[in-house]
Amino acid sequence: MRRKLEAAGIRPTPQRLAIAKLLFTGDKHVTADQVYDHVRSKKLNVSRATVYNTLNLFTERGLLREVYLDSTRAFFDTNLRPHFHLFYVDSGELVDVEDDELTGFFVGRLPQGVRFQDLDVVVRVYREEGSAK
Amino acid sequence: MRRKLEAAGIRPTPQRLAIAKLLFTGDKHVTADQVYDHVRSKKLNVSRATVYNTLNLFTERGLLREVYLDSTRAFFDTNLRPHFHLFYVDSGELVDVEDDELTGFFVGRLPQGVRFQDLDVVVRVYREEGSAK
DNA sequence: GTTCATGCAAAGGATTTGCAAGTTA
DNA sequence: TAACTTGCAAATCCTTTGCATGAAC
Repeated sequence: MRRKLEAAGIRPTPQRLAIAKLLFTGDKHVTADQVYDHVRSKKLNVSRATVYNTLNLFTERGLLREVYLDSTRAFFDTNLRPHFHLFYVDSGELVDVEDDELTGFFVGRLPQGVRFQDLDVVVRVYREEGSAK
Repeated sequence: MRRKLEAAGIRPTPQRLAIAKLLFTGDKHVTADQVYDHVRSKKLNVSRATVYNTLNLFTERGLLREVYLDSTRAFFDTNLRPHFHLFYVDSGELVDVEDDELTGFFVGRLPQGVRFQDLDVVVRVYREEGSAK
């Protein structure tokens, strides 16, 4: 973990390591508040300002991506591979669907002279009646 | 315009009509603030609260869709046809690209038992060097 | 010893709310 | 008249900032 931060040119302070440990264990979608609560529950002294600083720094350095799900809060996504999001409107769950054709679909539809940077897809869905979770 | 609101079960007050007139003339992407400034410039007495109330009401009744472009403000989109968004990161422009295959692409990729509700796509792009605007 | 990071509290910006007064059907 | 809308100001939520203290190289 320490290595990962150093590789990104980030000083591995205890706060950053704690946040990195939470984030970079499997794919995660988190809000700043969830991160704050988590590190607090570990009895770590971390301020909200530091949580925001850290999430923004990680994002800047390419370790995270921000996802805009709704206008009330920002989500950070640790999955950097091409994928889209399934947002279950009933349960609030957010699930990744990886797809190799995703980027190509849109790149193939860009006007002349326009370069692709990145892509956000949120598909709002719900479970059919009687469908098991 | 009056008809459109009534059809959606919305009382056509002067404030709502003014906002509707701005919105439903061609496809638009607007923020609450842009709406507020616009109606103000028309010398109409409209409060911010009413702008927000109205935009939320229109959205609820299916006359608008909210687009989440970044976490600093909400955009409202009057284009209800299947389309995705091209966001020019350099100029801040937001452009619609209509596409009949869009919905199908994602519906075909949903897991068993999951029903499609709707879809948001933002493709962040920029213009190539030397490419004319 | 600098430079960088942290924590706190205050500031900021967007949006919502409570409520009294005014409108609409 | 009864139900709904408006405007105002205050409140709320999330996020950022300023700055003094403390840690890292």
